[in-house]
Amino acid sequence: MDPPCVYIINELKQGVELAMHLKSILSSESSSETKQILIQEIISSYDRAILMVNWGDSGGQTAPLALAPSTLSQPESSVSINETPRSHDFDQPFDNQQDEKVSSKKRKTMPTWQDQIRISTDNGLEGNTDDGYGWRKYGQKTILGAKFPRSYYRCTYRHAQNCMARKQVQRTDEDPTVFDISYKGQHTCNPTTKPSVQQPESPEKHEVKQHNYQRPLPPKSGEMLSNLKENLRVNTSDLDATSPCAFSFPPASFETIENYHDFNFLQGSPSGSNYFTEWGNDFQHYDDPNLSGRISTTASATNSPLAFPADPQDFSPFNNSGFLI
DNA sequence: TCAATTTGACCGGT
DNA sequence: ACCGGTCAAATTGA
Repeated sequence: MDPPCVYIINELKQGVELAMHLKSILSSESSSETKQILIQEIISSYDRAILMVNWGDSGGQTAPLALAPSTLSQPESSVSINETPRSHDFDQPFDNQQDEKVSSKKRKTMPTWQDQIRISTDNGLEGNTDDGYGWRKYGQKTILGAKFPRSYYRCTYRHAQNCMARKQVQRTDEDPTVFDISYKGQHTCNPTTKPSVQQPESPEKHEVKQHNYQRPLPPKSGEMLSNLKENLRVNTSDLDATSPCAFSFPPASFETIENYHDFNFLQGSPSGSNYFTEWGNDFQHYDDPNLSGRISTTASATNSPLAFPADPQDFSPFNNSGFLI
């Protein structure tokens, strides 16, 4: 991160200002349109900053797209980035390679998860944790000390496209409607090759996303929003600010920006306006009950190998990042 | 019939 | 030996 340092700072500052402006507006009586515009600008601003950081830092790494979906921001709290205990996996782009080599059921090393987010849904369905990617469940385990079992998912296109992205979902003990989701690996599946199916991660949920589900690809910002309609509240916490491209989120909806510490990034084209409808006021309220929910993500991804695509276009959909300001 | 989920077994790290 | 993560056969569903 060198060249664009100044620009990055400017973008971030702008984001902060916009967020603050939005904050004041949220409490006032402004049109939802105005709010949406502000939100979009904030998102765009942060996205640009992220891109800059990324480019400056990884110099056009060809890494696949981002991965971990997560968008988040904690509504009335602050966003922080930190490193999760489990992020050590720097074997880079893919810790997966191991998996491939060792075809049978063996693991050379314990998987380390890169990003962790917390999503809370109103209806408590795991389905609402969908992040827009196609996931296939491959296991479930009871975890010592945890009330609820942990579910393991891999990319639906793992075999078809050799995409080794994985994630695990676990309902929290404290609040059954809240899920801790950890991601590992990057999605390398090619959006252009439409796989036959795009599965939601879990059966239940998916009536919800059907409408905007035409993709096997990383969700585009708009889609993401749709996908996350259900998740209204996003909390990002513990994101490591020290690492520039710490992590990328798939675009999603975000909620209130209580202060500039709280924010979510949404990438670019938010076509969907509904997503923000109740934004900032009543997160849990949606037209479609099934979609309502809130996401509180605790993203911790620092140091993660997550790299952004060299091509801004590829980059788009999912990159949202949280920084500790 | 095919794809996704379930679930017990297996593997490797601690 | 225990535990978390993954595999893969069996089951389920569209």
